[in-house]
Amino acid sequence: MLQLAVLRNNTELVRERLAVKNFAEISLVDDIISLDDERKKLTFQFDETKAKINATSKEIGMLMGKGQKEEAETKKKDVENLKNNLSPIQQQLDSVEKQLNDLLVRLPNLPSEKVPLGKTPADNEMVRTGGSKPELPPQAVPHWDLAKKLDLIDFELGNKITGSGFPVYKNKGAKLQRALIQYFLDYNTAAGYMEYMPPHMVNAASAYGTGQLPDKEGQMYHATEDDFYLIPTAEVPVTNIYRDEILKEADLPIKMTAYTPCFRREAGSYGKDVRGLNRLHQFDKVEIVQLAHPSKSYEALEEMVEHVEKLIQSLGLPYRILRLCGGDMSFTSALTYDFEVYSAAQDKWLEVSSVSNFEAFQANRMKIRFKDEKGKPQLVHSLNGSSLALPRILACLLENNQTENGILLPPSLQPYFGGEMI
RNA sequence: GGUGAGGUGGAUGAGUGGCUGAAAUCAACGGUUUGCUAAACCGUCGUAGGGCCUUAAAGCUCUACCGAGGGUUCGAAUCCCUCCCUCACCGCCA
Repeated sequence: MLQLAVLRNNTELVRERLAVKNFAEISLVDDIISLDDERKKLTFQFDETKAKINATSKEIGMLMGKGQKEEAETKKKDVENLKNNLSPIQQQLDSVEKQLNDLLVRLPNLPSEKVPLGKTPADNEMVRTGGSKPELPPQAVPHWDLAKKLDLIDFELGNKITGSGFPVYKNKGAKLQRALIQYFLDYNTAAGYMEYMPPHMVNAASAYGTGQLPDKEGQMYHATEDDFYLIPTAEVPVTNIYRDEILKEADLPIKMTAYTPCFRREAGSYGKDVRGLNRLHQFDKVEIVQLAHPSKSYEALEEMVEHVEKLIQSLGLPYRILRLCGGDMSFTSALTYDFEVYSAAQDKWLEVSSVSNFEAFQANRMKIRFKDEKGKPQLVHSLNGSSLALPRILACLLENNQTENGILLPPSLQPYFGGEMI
């Protein structure tokens, strides 16, 4: 959530930046500011009245102590009157604060200066590409055929047990998943990320903190009996580790990594895009999260991009890095880089990582702060990225490395998998 | 799931109606001193939102917050209700 102070002090800038995100309700900014004016006015009235009540109550106490009962009774009348004045103010104040908050959570994060203009994925900016597309043998097939042929994944079995989008990995397919997770985690921890195994369900406060709530309930599975949400990404539980904490400046940056399954309802997806591993309701992902000093968060973002890039390179996959345009960014992000790998048999680019700086947007919701050199609490910046999401990596590994004798794994993975070929 | 005991500032922990936004100890931070990464002493030490003042910072002042939300009362950390959580024992169980 954006900070009120930012809205008030840089109103024009906020409007201009929201336009870059193609945000339709820019008039909300003015509504919010006038509600905040209202809030200040009512707060003043409330505090003044309450101060009088408090002072008078204290006098009553002293009068009672001295046995001056009648004077105390008079004062009680005074308090009663003041309280009658107070209650409408309080009601208005509560109502204004609620309205203010309801509007404030509807404003998306401001895109950074670097965000390209645009509305659709076609407007994303290509940052760079790497690797080279493989020469596939003539009989090459897409990963869903390979998975079947090599008995690695059973999609139909997942349908039976749960439903579509819940594949069953088996045999060497299951082992490869485990190898990838292990490899990714080792790679991340070697770069200073502390490993966590967080809960796979979160409460509403956590989902709110990272921006999944309100308004995006429908994208998460919800265990209604206990009001828990299945996590759509490890970002949610991991970033919330530091919710409501005040850190020391020297503690920054905090770097965390976690493997979790991710659960996404993804209503409205269909057709070829959801074939095989392209889009699932449950998938595995290793995430990296950083809490950074505001002045260093863009350095951290670049560092994370490089980190992920090297990981993809180590898998030998052709990739490209995109800087998302205003219209394609998430609600909470200030700057996002998407990583796509080339799926040779499908002749398609598949998103495997999204690395974002949220600046203070999430931290403001979660109240993650640090004390600066003056001892004043300040919001941290939060960042995260996939390092990496498994299914599409797996799809590319299978498709791009298929040979007549099976799948030749990249050398980086061989020790984790315990073999060269599948 | 049952029964019982609890939830107070970074930690421990006192506080059962006004003198408590909160003792004390520890930790942390700043400093003094002792010829050394120890000890002693002094000081600082919750968060948020208003108002005054200021270019700003600082300062002064008010309000709210003692798990969350309601209630009783002139006055609530303290009494009552609901919920959440923790601990102990029992039950169930990988």
